[in-house]
Amino acid sequence: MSTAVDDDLWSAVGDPTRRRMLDLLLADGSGTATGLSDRLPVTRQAVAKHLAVLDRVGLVHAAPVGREKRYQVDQAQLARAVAQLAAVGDAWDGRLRRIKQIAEAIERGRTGGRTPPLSPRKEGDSNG
Amino acid sequence: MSTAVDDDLWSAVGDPTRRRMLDLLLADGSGTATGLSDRLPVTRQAVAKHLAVLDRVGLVHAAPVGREKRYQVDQAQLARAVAQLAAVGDAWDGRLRRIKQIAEAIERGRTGGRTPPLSPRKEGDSNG
DNA sequence: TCCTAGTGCAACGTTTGGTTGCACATCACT
DNA sequence: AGTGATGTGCAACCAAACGTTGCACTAGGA
Repeated sequence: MSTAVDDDLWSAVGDPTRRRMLDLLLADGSGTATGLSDRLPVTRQAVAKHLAVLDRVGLVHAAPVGREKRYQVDQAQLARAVAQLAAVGDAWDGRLRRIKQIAEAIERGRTGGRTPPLSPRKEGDSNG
Repeated sequence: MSTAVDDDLWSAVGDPTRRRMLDLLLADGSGTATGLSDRLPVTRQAVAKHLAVLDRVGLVHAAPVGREKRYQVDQAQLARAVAQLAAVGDAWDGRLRRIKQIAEAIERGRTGGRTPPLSPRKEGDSNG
């Protein structure tokens, strides 16, 4: 279910500084290493390294403008990353719901003394 | 919008090995460092360190059973982590949609030659 | 008691996020 | 053109994190 590319996207997005950078780039449309470092608690070099990481996984791409190097978010790749986040979140959410349902069923069975209604399951999950 | 606790949860969940561990713990209900390392491509010590990290941020909690130390997922905290993932994903998704809408509006304005309908914006986002 | 299975701690190496320092390129101004 | 300010790039260095190996300790079973 998880590929190496997914892990690359995750680790790229897992760093808080890089998430802030993506936020800033999305808000402003584009930005440079120096411009971003102005609004981040790290130096320009750190930002440049993060931009290199983001560029390597395709989340941003650079365009030289005069002496500047303007970076811009790659919408398609970021959408892919968002899909990964949603996929993992949904998977865990489904597991948690199943656990909760089972716990509630046991609780009902203990207090009510009758057969726990485990039938209304809409999660098509065959466990792991 | 992002707190230090959020960053802790993110970095805990950002590691691919820890994500696999959470998957396994959710699937099996509980597990030990040795048992998990059997199904992971890392040594028991690495798993133990990861379990310590997850324990520190409250995503799992341990219970000594005989000579074993069984770990179990903390549902509430994992739900919180899932909420964080969903929040970031939603935020980015919203930004991407707005960008797409603007691009489409410009495209319509160029080809159709009439006023681009930018009014139906339901994203209450004031930029920044 | 002795052996096995599970855990914990310590040392070590590698990668990563961050810093400082310096050199190079480009724009603006006189 | 010359000069200074602004923006980048590269290299060295430091600290934390992920992973490994090795050894010591503890609890269950023969």
